[in-house]
Amino acid sequence: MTKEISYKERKVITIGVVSELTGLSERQIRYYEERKLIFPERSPKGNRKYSFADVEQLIDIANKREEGVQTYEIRQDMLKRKRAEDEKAIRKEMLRGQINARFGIQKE
Amino acid sequence: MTKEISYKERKVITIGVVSELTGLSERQIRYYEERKLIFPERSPKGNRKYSFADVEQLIDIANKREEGVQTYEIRQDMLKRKRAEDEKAIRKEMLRGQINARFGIQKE
DNA sequence: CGTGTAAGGAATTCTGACACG
DNA sequence: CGTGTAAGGAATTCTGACACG
Repeated sequence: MTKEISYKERKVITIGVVSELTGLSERQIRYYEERKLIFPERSPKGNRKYSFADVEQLIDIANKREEGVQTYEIRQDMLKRKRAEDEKAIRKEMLRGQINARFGIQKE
Repeated sequence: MTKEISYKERKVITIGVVSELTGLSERQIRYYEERKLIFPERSPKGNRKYSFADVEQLIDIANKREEGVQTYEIRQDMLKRKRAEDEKAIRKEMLRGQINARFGIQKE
């Protein structure tokens, strides 16, 4: 079960490029990170690095902000969605467990 | 016929990150551009921007170089492959033309 | 709360050139 | 030919802070 990271998830884009891609100011992008809406990685010397997925996330955030949604609410929605995802993953895991219990453990 | 550019093709990666990703020095990366092996775009202020496809291309180049292949030869191979691609595309186009001629022009 | 801005410093990138082999 | 490096300058990014509302 190798953890291959797709082009979409690889964190390789600098904040300047993200700013161009999203139309957001660097200030805004950094602020959304402070509000825990986005989680860039850091290069060896501390520069932020974003993925295409992050860019799309930021575009969603920008749209919500334009509608007047506050960062706090956006974060709550994100957490809610995250929880739903996690539960789905757990149900899937449990189902697999039952199948294995009845029909034996299979190599994947 | 919209020209959507995939994550793989979007030129968004700076030379420093490409250097990390490929293990090549920035000097080498710029030199391969000079030898027309790689074609980054430029940001508004002149900074090179690469795609994931470029990164993979550079890794191929690095492997060839390790085998002792010269940049000139690598370029010749690239051009040869490019020509084969183009001809394939042309044959496909001609076939479409014949189909249209017999069965009428269809909207795509 | 969300964003702009000036501040100072550190890291990045660029080009053209000299070096070596 | 392919790559390293020092050089000088311009652009990028970072953080912490003050401002406004």
